[in-house]
Amino acid sequence: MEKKKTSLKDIAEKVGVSTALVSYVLNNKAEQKRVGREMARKIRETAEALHYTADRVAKSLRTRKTNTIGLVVADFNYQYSRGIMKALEAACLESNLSMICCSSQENNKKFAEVLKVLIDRQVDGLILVPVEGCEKEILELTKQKIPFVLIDRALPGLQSNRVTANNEGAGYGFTSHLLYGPYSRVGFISCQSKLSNFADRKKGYLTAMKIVDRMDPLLIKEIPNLHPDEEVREAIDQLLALTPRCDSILFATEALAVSGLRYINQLGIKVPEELGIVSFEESDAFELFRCSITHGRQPLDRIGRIAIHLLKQAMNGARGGEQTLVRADLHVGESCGEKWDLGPGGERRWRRR
Amino acid sequence: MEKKKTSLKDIAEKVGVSTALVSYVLNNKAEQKRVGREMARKIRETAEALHYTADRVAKSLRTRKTNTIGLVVADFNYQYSRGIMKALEAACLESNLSMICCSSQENNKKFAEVLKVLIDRQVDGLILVPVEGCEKEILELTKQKIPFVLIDRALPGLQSNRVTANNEGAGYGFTSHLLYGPYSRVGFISCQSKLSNFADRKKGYLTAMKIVDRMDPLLIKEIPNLHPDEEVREAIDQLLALTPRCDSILFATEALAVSGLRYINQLGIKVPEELGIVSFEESDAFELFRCSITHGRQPLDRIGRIAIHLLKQAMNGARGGEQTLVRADLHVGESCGEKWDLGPGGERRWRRR
DNA sequence: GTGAAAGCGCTAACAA
DNA sequence: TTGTTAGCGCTTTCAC
Repeated sequence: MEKKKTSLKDIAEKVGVSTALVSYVLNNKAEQKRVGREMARKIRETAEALHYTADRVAKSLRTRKTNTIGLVVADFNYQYSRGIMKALEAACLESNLSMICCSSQENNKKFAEVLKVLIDRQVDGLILVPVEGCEKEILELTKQKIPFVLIDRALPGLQSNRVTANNEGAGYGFTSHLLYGPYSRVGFISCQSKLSNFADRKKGYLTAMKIVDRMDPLLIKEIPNLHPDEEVREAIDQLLALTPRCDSILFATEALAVSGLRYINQLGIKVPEELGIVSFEESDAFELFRCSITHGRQPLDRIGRIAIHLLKQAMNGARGGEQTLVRADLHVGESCGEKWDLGPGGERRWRRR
Repeated sequence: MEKKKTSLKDIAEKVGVSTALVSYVLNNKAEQKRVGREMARKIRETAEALHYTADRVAKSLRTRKTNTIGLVVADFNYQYSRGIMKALEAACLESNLSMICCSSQENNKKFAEVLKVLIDRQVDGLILVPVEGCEKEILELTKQKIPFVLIDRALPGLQSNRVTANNEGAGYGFTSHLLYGPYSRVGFISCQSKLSNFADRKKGYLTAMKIVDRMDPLLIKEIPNLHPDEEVREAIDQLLALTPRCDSILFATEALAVSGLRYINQLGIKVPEELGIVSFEESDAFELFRCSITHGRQPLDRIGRIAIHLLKQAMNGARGGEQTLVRADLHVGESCGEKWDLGPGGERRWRRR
């Protein structure tokens, strides 16, 4: 790094022109500025010969753009986070952006803290997985006109660019999957949260249960926090003690499902015979359970691409407020007895065991 | 962002002093530069009132430091990656550094590509999980005097700052764990790789097997690539077909273990009764297997702190070449029959089932 | 104790 | 077509 990097000036001197000309040529504005072809060639050659690479810092100072975006995920351990990071990494590379990744640990203090760091770093824009109680910070972003896109979750009553899954539809579909199978008392384990994804998943569940007239408030367990081994155990104990007994469980998220399955493993309950299981989100762990777990999957690559697209628009001054829904699909495992998929139109397609 | 950020100059004008003075005060060089106490107070107050925050880009241009480091992990999906990211995130926050995270997908082309991007971004230093065949890139870093620290793996014959686990010792310990249990034909499934971690784990395994005179080359399976569902299946088939049959398997890494366990699940083989299992590295999945899997764990927080420490030293011009070994501990599950731990001195401490 | 001024490397408005 | 030049916001040397 100490190699006395060649600068525009070095090239300019060597070729015997001004730095301006060099800048034009090297930024592909040669034609626009109508630089002579021969001149341009010479400049490019010299730049090459001197191993010139632009100083991005100087460029940033001048242009007031860093070509860097910030990403705040909830927790690096979520499958969602890793998938979206991979997708965004690729999308950024294409768009010549760099990405600084942070995690909020589902904590709004930490969220505010990393947001501050990112803004201090003068990122051009942000991609955020909001956490409970971060409305203030988000509003502040709007006020400061810092471009951002929310992913995975939305905040109730907040109009902004966002890309989320069709959680309500998926909640309906996943619940129905159980109801059309050999189950009727479907339990729902989720978190106490105002975040849209949880609320929407619950709505979908409720609709599905009401339609078949199976709705029972005792089947719904919303536990207080997000790292919840103990609470999940209690919830499961209670669900299994109901009369008639709860015969299947829909987990609202990966972390809950992993906790729950670990406990179900301990209890020695047979899945799918004694208890059907469906979970939102993915986890590596689902395939190593006694039987593979039926679960929802979001199209993370697609979400990443759309998020970057929206963010770039916003960074170019677009007004924003675009809400994109992507489809979360059911990935059918062996945890619900019968096997069938939801077709593209939502129709059910049975598969033999 | 368009709020016409206040600059040093604004403060200087308002207070009626030069920008130099303001810079001194706000960088806590007031005393060193012997700025009047009253003056300093006034400057600080004004800065506060005007909501001044330094323009890091301008600062970087001047100081030639970005306070940004680059991290290249092998794959965001590895437990190691997520843990180290979390650890490094915290360590960076403390040291007022930002981190740009990239993944190499275990591919040296991609590795070179992201490295180039990071250098182009003028990061002050790098933390790298090297991949097979990246020697050239690493040597280039040394030549260009770009500070870096290798983690997790080392390159054979390359002297550089690094933080790795005591893989050889762990390989010996983990194998012994099986041998002191009810197993004697311990299979070893690893990758064909020159990276130090694989080589060292194998060395440890070999030593343990030789000591009890159980060494048999047929028990060693080194599969060609790193995303290996099929090859792992074949390896397991072959191990189980041996006479005498292989009675336990040591997986060299998480990804191999997950592949392997999925297959073992399909085969319906009983763990630990018919087959003992130990794996290096962690995975969420290990707890949802029929029985929890005994596995090695690296002290990721510690590795992160040490790596940042070494990197900062290097960024301050230290010569480098420091090699730190950290202990990987065995986390005992139920996949080897009896339960016992390795004590701090390496002695075995039995636990009752 | 304080300030003037020279850049860091680049871009872009303006001249020629 | 090409060149001149004025900064972007900050740090730091040197002078007072």
